[in-house]
Formats: sequence, C-alpha cells, structure tokens
Amino acid sequence: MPELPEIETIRRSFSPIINSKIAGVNIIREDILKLKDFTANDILGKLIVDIRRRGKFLDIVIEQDKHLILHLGMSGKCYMVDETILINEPHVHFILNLDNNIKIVYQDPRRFGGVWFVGDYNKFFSHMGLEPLSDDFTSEYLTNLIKNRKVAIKNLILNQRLIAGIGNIYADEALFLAGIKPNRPAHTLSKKEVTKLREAIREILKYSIEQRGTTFRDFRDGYNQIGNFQNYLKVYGKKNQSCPNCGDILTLEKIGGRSSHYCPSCQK
DNA sequence: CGCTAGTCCTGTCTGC
DNA sequence: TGCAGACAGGACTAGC
Repeated sequence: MPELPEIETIRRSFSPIINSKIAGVNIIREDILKLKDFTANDILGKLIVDIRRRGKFLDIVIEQDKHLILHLGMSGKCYMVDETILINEPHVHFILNLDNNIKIVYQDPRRFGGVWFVGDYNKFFSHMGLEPLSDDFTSEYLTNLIKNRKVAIKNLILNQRLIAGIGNIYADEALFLAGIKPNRPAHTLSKKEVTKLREAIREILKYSIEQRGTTFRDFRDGYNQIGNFQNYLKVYGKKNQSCPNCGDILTLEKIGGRSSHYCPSCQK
C-alpha cells in the first residue's frame, strides 16, 4: 500500500529523469488513463522539469505546465529501467520512454491506481488536504479538524480531503505512537493528545522516508528495490503478537471498514 | 451534512 | 491436495 513515504521515496529516486525529454508514450492499457487534458502527442519531445509529490500522487511536471500524474493504488509500481531491457512482466499498463536511455514502467496488478494527463494542476488537487509534513500542519489545524466530528480518529486522519498521504499502515503506527485508540471519536481527543498525534504522524512519516518506505508486499522504489521500514513497524500486521511497549497482546479490529491494529492496554 | 457501505481488482491466504 | 471463497485496501459514489 504505497502511502506518502513510499511515493516520496519514488520521487527522490526519480531525480535522474529531470531534464530529460519524452521520446515515447506507450499506453498499453487504455482504461488506466483516467483524464486526458492533453494527448500523448502533445508531450512528445517535451522536457521533464520537475518531479513532485502531493499526498499519494506522483507528479511528473512537463514543460508548459503539463502534469503526468500517477497513483499506485495499493499494488502499483513505478520504476526506471534501461531502455534496452525487455519488459516481460504482466500488468504493465504504461511506459514512458525518455531520451537519456531510461524508460519509466508503470505496473499495477489490481488496477486501483491510475494515470492522469492533467492540464489544470490546481483543479486536480483542489480537494486535497494539507501535507502533514508541511509547516501548515499545526496542532491548531488538527484541533480544528476534530472539532464537532464524531468519526473515529483513524478515519479522520485517513481522509485525504483533510490530511493528504496517510494510509492504513501509517494511521495505525501513528496512533500507536501517540497512545490513542483508533476508534476514539475524533472530538474526544484532548489538547495534549492532539499535539501528540500531530507529532507522531510527522515522526512516523519522516522516519519511514529515511528508511525508503515500507515494503509489505508490493512496494518498490524508483529502482525497483524494496524499502526497509517494514522492519520498524510496531503494530501493523502484528495481530496476536506482543506489544513492544507493554507486552500485552495486540488486537485486530475493523474500524470504518479498515483492519486496525492496536494495543488494548497502551492506547487509550 | 455526516457517515456507512458498496464498488472496482487480482494475488495470496484460509478453511473445508 | 485441491479448490472455492475470503481478504487486502485508496478513492470515489450512492444512499440513508
């Protein structure tokens, strides 16, 4: 499940493609292309000027303010290979050939992801919440979000319209680090808990980026290599194992339709 | 308006 | 042992 740290890891590893030109656009599976503000022909020969990330979206910025935006869903991969390498794998839906002997391969077995040819960047991201690692993501911002909201705090931090980039793994890990039960109604969090949760979210995301993301099963970085943060997970995927803090048995429970891992003792 | 449940999809795991 | 069914979840949508 590629979330913010995984997409950020890909973004950073994609620096070799900045300042290269698009030499070919190969749309292998048409229905993976969700928006066509421009055509493949429109970007042929054009320069890639930047690689950005917004939430869980990767944004390949092309000159004249065109954006090739990718989402990896939960099983997607996006990586660079030498153009001479023959791609012989299933579920490759999109390939971008560059003029520096690199091609970008987009592969997504479950097809929960997608590719968007975006002309209006601001419109595309108009409904996205704050970046949790930005300076704007303050305790005050989070305090305002939880006000009058009865949803489970976990569902709130998973809502991309409120906070961009947190998925199931980091929601569970952040709530564990903050000592807050995932099913607590959002508005019941104290000021102290809000501060702790904000810090926990930022700490967990930063640390995972340092470790090049979590490879639970599918995730690979821009070089098709696995991440390392799965070795530091404390609760996610650890049902019936001991809590690393208190030794109590970790619980798995469905909250808002998502499997949620937590410690029944340390998380209040 | 706020929230839940259903939808998409396929590889992997579970249970009979 | 083999197969059918359950399960995983990000983002969106329909409906209460």
